[in-house]
Amino acid sequence: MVKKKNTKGSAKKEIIKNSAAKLFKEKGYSAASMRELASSVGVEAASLYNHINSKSELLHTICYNVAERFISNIDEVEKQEEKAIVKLERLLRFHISEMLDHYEEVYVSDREWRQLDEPYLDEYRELRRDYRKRFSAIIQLGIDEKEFKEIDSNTAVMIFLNAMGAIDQWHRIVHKIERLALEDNFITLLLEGIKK
Amino acid sequence: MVKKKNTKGSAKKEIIKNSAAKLFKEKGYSAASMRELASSVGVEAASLYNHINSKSELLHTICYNVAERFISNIDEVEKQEEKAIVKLERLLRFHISEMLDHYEEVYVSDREWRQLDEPYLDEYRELRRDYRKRFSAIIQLGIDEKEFKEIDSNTAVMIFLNAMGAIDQWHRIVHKIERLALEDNFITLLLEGIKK
DNA sequence: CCTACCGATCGGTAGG
DNA sequence: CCTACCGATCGGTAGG
Repeated sequence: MVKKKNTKGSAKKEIIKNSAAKLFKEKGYSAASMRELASSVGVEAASLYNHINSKSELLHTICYNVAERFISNIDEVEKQEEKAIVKLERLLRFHISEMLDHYEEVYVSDREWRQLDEPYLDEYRELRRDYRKRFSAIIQLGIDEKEFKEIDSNTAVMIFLNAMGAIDQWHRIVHKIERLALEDNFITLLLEGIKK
Repeated sequence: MVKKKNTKGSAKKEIIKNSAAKLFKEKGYSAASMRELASSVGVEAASLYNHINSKSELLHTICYNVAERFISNIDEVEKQEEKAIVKLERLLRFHISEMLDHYEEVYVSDREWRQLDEPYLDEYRELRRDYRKRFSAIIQLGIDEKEFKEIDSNTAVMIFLNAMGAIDQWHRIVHKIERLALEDNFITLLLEGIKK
């Protein structure tokens, strides 16, 4: 009895979280109302609060879930003894597959994190900065080892990270090109540009 | 007397528009309130309406001003009889200089245009689609002429356009690198990747 | 899970 | 340009 209740409860929570990601993606966090979210889930607004605590908690969950996956991936990449080009390719391929598999969440975390409340806003800003720094260090390594051109590593990181947003359109045009072909287009365009 | 009033009036309007762009950029259009905007301009909220008609009009003005400049630039680029690589470089350099010279406006137009009201929302979506199509045609030309690698031209456009958002950081870190160096970093990374 | 409702805040107007 | 105020809508709660 208790078990059944819990299972049912967290399944509903999952549905709410996914609907929220979709809604926040389409309208933006601030413009999306809890009443819209409720109606997309099929209940009244008040009923949402049996499963979640607040609107801001939903955004928090989305943003931190995404951050956790990216951080644990770069942890692994750093550990491996590989050339910079291999590390860079792993970072990019991971990012692409995250965009393909958790599209709405990654999109929302990237564009709506500024709507987080303090102290999470500051903390999240720090997490992002930290990720960029570590990404930048990998590129700098490639420059020092003469694998890469002598570009500004911070600029390169930002170009790479922003370019990932391009996967947005892939979803909109309903998979006109294959997933693997898409990935290869990205790798070609972005990796060939940095190679010496 | 009339002339003075008009001059003064539109100067104030300009101040409001610029403050709005900055505010919309920092908090997002929906999360930004007219009371905040008023206080950043130094008046009460009600006083704003002596110079503007509505909040949505501000967003509309910002978005359409930017669109107009981008469209008239691609008009010119298309007219010129040049190789695809030259055309592409012009598109990118124009985009970079727009990001540097009209930072907040371009940023807002790119990330907040979804908050436009109908019928402008639909129209703006169409303008963006049209720009991407024309951009894509230029890249396809380069592929057909064997100047570029055989990548998917639509994907390439999205990568280029999204990559431009990277200039965001340049403003935040207060010009750690020179404007020209920044531009060259972009061109190197993005153009070298597509060249055959 | 719903009905009923709360205080706060929103964009915007009236009137001076 | 301000004070005073509007109806609408927001996130969220009480109580069943």
